[in-house]
Amino acid sequence: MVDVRDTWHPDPDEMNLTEVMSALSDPIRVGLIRLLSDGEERGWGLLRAPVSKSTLSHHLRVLRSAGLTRTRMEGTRCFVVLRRDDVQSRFPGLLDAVLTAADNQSVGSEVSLA
Amino acid sequence: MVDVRDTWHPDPDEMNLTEVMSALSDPIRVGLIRLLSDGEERGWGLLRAPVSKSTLSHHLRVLRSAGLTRTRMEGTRCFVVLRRDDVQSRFPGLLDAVLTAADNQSVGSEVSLA
DNA sequence: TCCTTTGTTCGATGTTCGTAGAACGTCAAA
DNA sequence: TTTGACGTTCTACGAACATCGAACAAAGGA
Repeated sequence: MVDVRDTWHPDPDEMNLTEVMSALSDPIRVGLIRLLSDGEERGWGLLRAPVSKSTLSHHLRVLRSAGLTRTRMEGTRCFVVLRRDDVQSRFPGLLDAVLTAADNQSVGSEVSLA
Repeated sequence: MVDVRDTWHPDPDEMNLTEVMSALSDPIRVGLIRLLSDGEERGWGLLRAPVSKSTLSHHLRVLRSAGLTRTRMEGTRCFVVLRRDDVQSRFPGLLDAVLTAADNQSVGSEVSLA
């Protein structure tokens, strides 16, 4: 059984403002975006968040289906990267503003690496 | 009986990113912000949204307690204004980015004036 | 061929949210 | 004083959400 959600990513034109804002309304998801803000691709195994495996999977799906991240499979492992340029082209300035504000307020600091 | 929620507005330092993002995750609230984006103070009676009176009151309270708008009473009438400078000082670039994106996508166009 | 690792999916649960209607308080006008 | 306009609050309800554990699927190793 093929699940569309596994591989689908929205094009920049398909990204929805309300969905993106909603995706960025959760501290854990903001923390994940902050970790990825340097543009590096990261394996899920490196992501440390105070939630269960299934909840983390859920949050990463929300980010992906909003268009904020891109997920790539390699064997049984997943790698995720921030779609910074795509988001910038669709919503100029939005991601930078959120990242700046999140840094200032330490939003999502419960999420870490390694 | 005094209700704190009637008059309380957060200082810029008290504004919370997650709360602001959440407040801007609803199309009707984004529409209200768009209407107020010219900086003019507007009476509630001028706001036209496809929701009931109580629901509109709820949305305006969410915007107010997030710090996005300021509400002033005058007799039995209410006036609301966008706190553009306060939001800009706390979250530089955020409001502009959201307004630009909302205009491009016509988010909240179901809200109108008069 | 098993077993481990990795991530998804499926209930289940408790919470929050958007919504509406009814009741209330307040102020102004008739 | 009575009536009407205006906005808030209370209550209720369904939908959506965050969370978890368990079951599942796929890919490599032992």
